[in-house]
Amino acid sequence: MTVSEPTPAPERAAGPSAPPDLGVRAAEERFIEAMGLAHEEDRLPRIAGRLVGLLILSPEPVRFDLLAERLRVSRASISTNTRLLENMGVIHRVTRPGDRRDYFRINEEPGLLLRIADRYRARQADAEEMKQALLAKAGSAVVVERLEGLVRFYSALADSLHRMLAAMDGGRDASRSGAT
Amino acid sequence: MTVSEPTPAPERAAGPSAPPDLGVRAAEERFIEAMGLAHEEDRLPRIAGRLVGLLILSPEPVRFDLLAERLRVSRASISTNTRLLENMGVIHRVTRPGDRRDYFRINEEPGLLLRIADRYRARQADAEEMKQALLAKAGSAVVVERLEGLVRFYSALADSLHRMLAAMDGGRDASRSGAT
DNA sequence: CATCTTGTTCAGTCTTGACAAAACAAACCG
DNA sequence: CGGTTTGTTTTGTCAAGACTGAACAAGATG
Repeated sequence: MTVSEPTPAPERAAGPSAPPDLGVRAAEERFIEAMGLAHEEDRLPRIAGRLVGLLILSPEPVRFDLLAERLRVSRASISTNTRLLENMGVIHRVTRPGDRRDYFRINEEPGLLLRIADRYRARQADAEEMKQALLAKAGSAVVVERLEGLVRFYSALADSLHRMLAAMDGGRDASRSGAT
Repeated sequence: MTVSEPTPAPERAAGPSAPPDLGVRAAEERFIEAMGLAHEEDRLPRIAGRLVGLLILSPEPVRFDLLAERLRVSRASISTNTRLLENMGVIHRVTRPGDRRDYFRINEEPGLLLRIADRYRARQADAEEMKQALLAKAGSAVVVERLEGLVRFYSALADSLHRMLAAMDGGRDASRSGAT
C-alpha cells in the first residue's frame, strides 16, 4: 500500500539519521542487527529484518536511498526487500507531492501477527485431519490423544494471538506497536 | 536423554508400522509430510520434522533402522536428526535390556514450546534494551512508544505460552500432547 | 532530444545447509 | 582374534536463496 503524506517535513529527524549521539547510535546498531537475526529465524531475508529495525527506530519516513546508505546495502536489495515487506503489510511506502522519491515507514498496525496466527491454524488443521482419519478407522488411543493435545495447543495459541491483536488494537490512541 | 524401557513388547504396534490400512496410511503420509514442512518453517531440517510426525503417530518406540526405512532416508540422516531432536528434548532415545539397538519415541512433555517462548523473551529483551538507551538520552517519544508496544507484545506472548504449558501439564493423566 | 534521477529486474556469484556414501568406532559374537 | 551389527562422523555434492552489479524502464528537466 502506498500512502500519501501531507507535510514534506524539513528533512531533519530525531531518528537514527540526524544526531549521532554515540551511545544511542551503538544501541541502534545492535537493535537493528538483532531484528535482522530475529527475522531471519522467521525465514525472512536478514536485510528485511534490518529494514524493519531501522524503520521502527525512525519517527519519520526514511528515504529509499538513505536506507541503502545507512544499511550499506545495494539499492537492488532495498527495492526487493521493501517490496516484500510492503506486500506483507509490515511497512508502508510513503510518497509526497512534488517529490519523486519513495519514503518508507513502519506499519503501526501489527500486520505480521496475523500471519503467525495463520501458521498455527494450519498446523492445527493438519493434526485435526490426522485425528479424524484415525477415529474413522479406530486407531491407537494414545496417538489420538496426542493429536487432540496438538489441536488444542495450536488452536489455543492462535486464539491467544488473535486476542492479543484485538487488545493492542484498542490499546492506545489508535495506532500501536510496530509489531513484527 | 536416554530412557530405559521395561517391556520388550512383542514388536507389533497399532502405529504406522503394522496394519497397512490404506486410508489411514495415506493420511499418515500426509501428516508426516506436513510436519516436515511445518518444522522446516521453524528452521529445522525437513527430515527432523518428518521424524517428529512419524513418532507422534507411533504408540510404541520405533527402531532406528525402521525410521530410515520408513522415511526412505540414509541412516546417517537418521543419526544426525535424532540426535538433534534428542538434544532439543523433542524425542527420547529408548534402550532395552538385551537389545543393542536404539529406539525412539516422542517426548510427551512439550519440550519445544519452552524454546519458542525463549525466543520471544529474547526479542522482548532486545526491544527493552533499545528502549532504555533511548530513555537515557531522551529519544523520540513515538519510537519509545513503539518499543514499549513491542516489549508488551512479546512478553504477553511468552507469558501466554508458559501459561499454556502449565495448563497442558496439569491437563490429563500426567503425560500430555506430543507438542512440537 | 539528451541526460539525469529514481526505482526495478535480471544474471551471476557466493554462502549455507541438507543429505548421502563411505569411512570409522564400538560393542558383541563366534 | 576376525567378522558382524549398530550407530556416528566425515567428506563431498547439490540446491536454495540472499545479495550485488549491470542493464533497464519511466519520469523529470534542461
